[in-house]
Amino acid sequence: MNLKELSELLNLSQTTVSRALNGFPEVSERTRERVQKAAKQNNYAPNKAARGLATGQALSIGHVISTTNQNEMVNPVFGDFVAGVGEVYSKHGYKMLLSIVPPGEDEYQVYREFKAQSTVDAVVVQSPSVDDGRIEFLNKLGIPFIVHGRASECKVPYAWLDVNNRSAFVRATDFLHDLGHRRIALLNGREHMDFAHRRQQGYESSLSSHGIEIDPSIMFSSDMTESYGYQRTAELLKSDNPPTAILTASIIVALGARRAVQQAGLTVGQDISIVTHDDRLSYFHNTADVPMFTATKSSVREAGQRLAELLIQMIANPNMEPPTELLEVELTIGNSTGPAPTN
Amino acid sequence: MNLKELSELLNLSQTTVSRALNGFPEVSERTRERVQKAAKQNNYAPNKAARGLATGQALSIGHVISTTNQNEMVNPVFGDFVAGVGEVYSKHGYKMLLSIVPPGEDEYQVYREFKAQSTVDAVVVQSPSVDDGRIEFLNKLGIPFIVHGRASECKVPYAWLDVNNRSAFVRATDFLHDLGHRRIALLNGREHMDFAHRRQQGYESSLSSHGIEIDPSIMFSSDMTESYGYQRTAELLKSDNPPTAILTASIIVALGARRAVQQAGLTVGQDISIVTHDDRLSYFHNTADVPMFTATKSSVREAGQRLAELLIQMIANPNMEPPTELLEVELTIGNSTGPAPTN
DNA sequence: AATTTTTTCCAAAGCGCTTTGGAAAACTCA
DNA sequence: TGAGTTTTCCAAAGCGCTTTGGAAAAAATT
Repeated sequence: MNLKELSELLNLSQTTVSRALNGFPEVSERTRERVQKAAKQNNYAPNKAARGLATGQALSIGHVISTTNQNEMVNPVFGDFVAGVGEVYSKHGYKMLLSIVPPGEDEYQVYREFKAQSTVDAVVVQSPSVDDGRIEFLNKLGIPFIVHGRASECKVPYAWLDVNNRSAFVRATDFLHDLGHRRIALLNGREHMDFAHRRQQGYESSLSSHGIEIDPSIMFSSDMTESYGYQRTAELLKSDNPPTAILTASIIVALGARRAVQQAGLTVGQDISIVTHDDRLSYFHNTADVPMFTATKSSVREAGQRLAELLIQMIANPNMEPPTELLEVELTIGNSTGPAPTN
Repeated sequence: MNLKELSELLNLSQTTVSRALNGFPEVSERTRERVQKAAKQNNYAPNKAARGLATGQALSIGHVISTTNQNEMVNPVFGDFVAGVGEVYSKHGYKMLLSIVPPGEDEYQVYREFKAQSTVDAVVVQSPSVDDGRIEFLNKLGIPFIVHGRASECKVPYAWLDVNNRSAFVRATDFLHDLGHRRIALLNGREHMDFAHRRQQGYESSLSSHGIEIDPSIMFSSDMTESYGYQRTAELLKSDNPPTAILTASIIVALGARRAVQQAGLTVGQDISIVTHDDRLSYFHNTADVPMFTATKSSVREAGQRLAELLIQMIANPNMEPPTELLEVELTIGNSTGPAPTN
């Protein structure tokens, strides 16, 4: 069923039917209702390509995922983020267009194609690095975009939505300090990732403000896998001057850390305290009566929802200032922390 | 830059340029090269909507994700699966169109819209349940599709790619039996999920073949979260007749189980053995020299790649028989299993 | 050189929609 | 009642591409 057929069926012109469906005021309420009813009955919906061609809008938003620059790894946060974003897209009639960049191929080429083919109306930039080149590139290319996170070294204005990673890790470190911990290890994400950079700043800033010297030998950065958490923690525990507390960048890393602690015959929350950042992944509710981990919490799914709303506003209103939004975390106390052991 | 402009620039007709780019034989090699070069230089690529309108192809494949029927949870496997699928799509010029169904809305309506708007050329069905209604629905609707997994109760032919979950769990259970375990608990996925159903069959079939009675009180099914693994295991260990081995449906559940075991002061691989299924998620390499878990392994990413290839064949060849493919797992021995304790 | 065959190219139609510029019909109001 | 206003509707152009049917140019054959 296409417009022509539907309009013939209704004995109306295509124009009138189109206007009726798109909510134009020049059509009487009676006709509109008649049209809408017929459309529903016949399962009519405008052909996406034709509509896109006519309006110049793609009604799609692009997400480009490259795994080449992170050891082929898919960010475990990805699923929940996408779920949040996608819900909002649906409500506004947008489709999400996911492009996976095969290993060895060029992410920028995907954007160029997006532009040339006008496949998308806008783009979401995920996992920005400290000096992410995509921001400048997309600005030049002229595709509207919003960044999930920020790029510290980028000085031009751009739209972003981020968690306050710095303050989160200041608070987490302060909290451990208040419990008497003086030697606190950091298991961070990869160092060129902007979020990791900011978390490290927060960690260092807290330590400094308490007059504790920063010790690079207990600070690590890597892809956030379970085995990373396990191995670094195991090494730390065997070292001459082991930490009494560990700060990890994700629940998955924290699990690895916990495994190492338990394997060493120690108890998490007594011998060793762990604080982690928690993205509230849906398959990982850290929300028992007393949660497993003390954590800086921030729902990546809700972040996705909010980010999508901002982006859709930007599309509707191309001349607006690039919106920015900083989300604060909750620091919630769980079973993984306790006073520093006295010995 | 559009076709018209490019053809004027080259002093050729639009037809010739289009044919040159699309590899038709009626154009001389010299002209073709000239055209291709100019296209590259001017960053020309055919407008997706226009091309789609003219050819009737969307060059997109739809993935519909509904979280309503699984407690708002995003399958942790999702990211890696999508990465595998997406790589192959890219190589063939297809885009992946992701539609998240907001809670409370109807998944089927999304498919109807896909059809009416012809937004996609085909669809991937994920996480099928035992009696999944989508198969019949899509058949009637007339959208080509392939299922990741199977629906046991569905008798009509349809395209699918699945892991041999039954044999995987037969082998895992046999293996534990060989080690002397006679009381083996099962922490399965949600029971109406087809993969869980088949795994249970495998588990039961192995037990029966060894003359062991099936005990529903040590068989569980639920969303595969860490806390599920933890809680059930903790309960089991406290029970009158605790198992000596546990079979879990995912690494995440296995981690929860391990946590409970360790918390009870027991040792995994000695007091309690754990075998898990392992989807080889990228943030969870269970691949140390001796892996953390004994596991039935099967890369969900590779499954995605293969599935995408099958689907693209189906699109190119609409009258082919629905392809089906069954992948076998590897059973790899890790640190989490050992002989049943004798007492 | 004249004819046929092959190669190379093009004009124009059509995909299904939105939207412009107007016309017809229905209402006002003096 | 007739001029002006508003409401309701339509014909046709255009979005950028592919593709059909056919013509011109070049090459091969008689």
